[in-house]
Amino acid sequence: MVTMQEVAARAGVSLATVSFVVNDSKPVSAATRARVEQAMADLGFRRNVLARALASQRTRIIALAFPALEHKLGTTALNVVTTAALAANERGFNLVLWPVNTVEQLDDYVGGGLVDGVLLMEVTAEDPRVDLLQRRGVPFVLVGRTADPAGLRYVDIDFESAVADGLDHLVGLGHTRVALLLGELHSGSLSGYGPIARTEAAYRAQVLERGLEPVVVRSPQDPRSGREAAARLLEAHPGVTAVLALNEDALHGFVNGLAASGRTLPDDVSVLGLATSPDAVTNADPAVSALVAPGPELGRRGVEAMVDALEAPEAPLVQELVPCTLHLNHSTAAAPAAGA
Amino acid sequence: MVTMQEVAARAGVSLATVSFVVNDSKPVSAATRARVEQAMADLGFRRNVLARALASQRTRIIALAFPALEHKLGTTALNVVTTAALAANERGFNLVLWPVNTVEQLDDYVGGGLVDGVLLMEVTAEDPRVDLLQRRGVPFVLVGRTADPAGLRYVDIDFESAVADGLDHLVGLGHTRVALLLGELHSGSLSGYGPIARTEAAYRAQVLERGLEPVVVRSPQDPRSGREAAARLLEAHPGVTAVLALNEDALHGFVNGLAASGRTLPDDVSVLGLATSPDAVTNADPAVSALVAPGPELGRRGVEAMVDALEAPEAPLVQELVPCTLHLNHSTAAAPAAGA
DNA sequence: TCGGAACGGTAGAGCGCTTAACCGGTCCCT
DNA sequence: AGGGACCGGTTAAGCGCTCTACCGTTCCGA
Repeated sequence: MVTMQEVAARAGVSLATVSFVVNDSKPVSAATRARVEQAMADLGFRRNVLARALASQRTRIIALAFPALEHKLGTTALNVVTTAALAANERGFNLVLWPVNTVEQLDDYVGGGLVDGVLLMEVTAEDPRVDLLQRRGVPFVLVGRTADPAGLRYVDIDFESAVADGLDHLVGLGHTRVALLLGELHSGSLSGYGPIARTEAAYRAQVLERGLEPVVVRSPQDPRSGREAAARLLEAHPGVTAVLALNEDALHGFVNGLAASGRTLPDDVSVLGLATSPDAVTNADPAVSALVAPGPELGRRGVEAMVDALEAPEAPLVQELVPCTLHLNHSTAAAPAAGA
Repeated sequence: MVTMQEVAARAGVSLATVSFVVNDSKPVSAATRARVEQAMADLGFRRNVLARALASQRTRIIALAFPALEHKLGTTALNVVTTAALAANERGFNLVLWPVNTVEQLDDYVGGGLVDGVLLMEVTAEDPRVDLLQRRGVPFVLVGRTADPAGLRYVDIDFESAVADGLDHLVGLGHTRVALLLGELHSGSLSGYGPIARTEAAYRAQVLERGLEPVVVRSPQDPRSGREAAARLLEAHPGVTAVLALNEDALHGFVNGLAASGRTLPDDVSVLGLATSPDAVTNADPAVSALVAPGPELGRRGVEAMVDALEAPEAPLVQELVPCTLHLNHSTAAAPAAGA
């Protein structure tokens, strides 16, 4: 390992001067700068990240904390992870993964002083991790939202507008009986999990606003259950002609269930995925239209909000809702004629 | 931040003694140990990871290098990432994500001295990153294999045995015309990408060994292309009654293509996925049987091999092939009677 | 002519920890 | 009784870098 000391010796300057050149932190004459840079090039110098961090009290490392195992990360979440790593690298930061489940674990990790800031994924309505980080004074950004995110930095999917877009699309096609397919709200520690709660609330409010009647079906997050949910829905509400489906994992089973019950897609029933991963549209069979979740944007914007906060403590509080994008794929169509 | 100095002062011992207690690196009398531990508890001491790393020349951080964007990470690869992070944490290491594409980039990162070792994902047949890491003397483990991995630490899917298991299963069901569906070998920088090459080689060898005739269909990695591949296969080789499909993304399209061509699954044609993600079986519609890739095992074993190498430099060279596990899901059945 | 910016550079004190070297008692063996 | 081994502990020299305080020149305006 080539140290600054060696570079300084070769360039005939002091250690400090090399540091100033490397960090551009104090003016250095062109001639000296050139000599130093030449020396660095000759020696193949690379500053030691660790020493720099120890001396400057800033590690330029960001942690991404996600609950491991509890509920396996979906494709959207994984998109967040990889894009976040990319964005961090672009900004000269490193991203470390913290698969931590408990507040105590998080506390342990934060205490080590390894990171400048934390990105929190899979945020719940009353997330104890938020309190911890505030208490410890560690800068953080939520990818998601607590029930009351006032004063917190966050980046989240705009579920409200996604529901609106979905309803616009379906109602625009003439549908008046639009149901909502949801994951179950109280599954273990995910009780109060934001996306489900927010989507349901938005749906109920907006459907009533439009003078329609809300119909909500719940289903565990797997295809078999999705299939059953379709049967249940059709039995209880045979008049439904369109469905918004937040539950990505149940989506395909649900669609098949409709087919199994003799409904054709999209002629009898339109189905629109909500905040799904891109794969749900691209790789799906049968093809499904959906409002695709902005996984990559969440990762990127989350990191950027974090870095901004770190580099300029007085930066404005980022509170950003990212919309889903509508990808049509032949699973929605005009509502069947009333008499059908 | 509470430092060891403060703990030492409160416990009435020297800094070094605290260090010995914390690391259990030198015997300390029970009484002294107790006093130190009490002091640590009182003060809420947590050792500074960075200072420790700087002083000990070991960071206890492992990098996971994966090519970003090039070819988006599939579900299996992402399983590797999350499990690796978990396994690292269990061993007291941190995992940082390096979305690096070029050797130069990797060189830059490695030069920073941030990490003790590197895990390389998406390894190609002649991977220049391997040479770099060897030149730089950085310990590393491959998740995958180069063409000639002699002398390298690696953990990879056992494609050879997966093919064997697949053929055993299908031949055991009476099939004698078993085709192989593959991704395209020369897609950009992935030329020489191991899995495809190895699977094809294993298939050709084993099929001949069993006295059968090899039939290989290639298809880009997406469902639409998979559908087309099915049509092509049936036209060129109408007698085929079973298919091994490595190309996960094309798999469902392929299955639909078979159906579209009037073949019933599994009565007319059996299809068996090869090294797919668990989702391909669990969430698929129609259901597909497959030899599921051991993503989590790869991540875990990769990290463990790395940590072992780091902690005991004389540890044996880990060269491990992890088998796929057969998950049946009604897409394979006895071969149709010869006369059919 | 002289005081004082402005400029370019250096010296050196840490950052919080690890670890080699050392030190003074005990204990035991001969 | 003398000497070595051992035990529990301390001292202090770094690890490679950042950054404040300081120092000598030059230049300029009054």
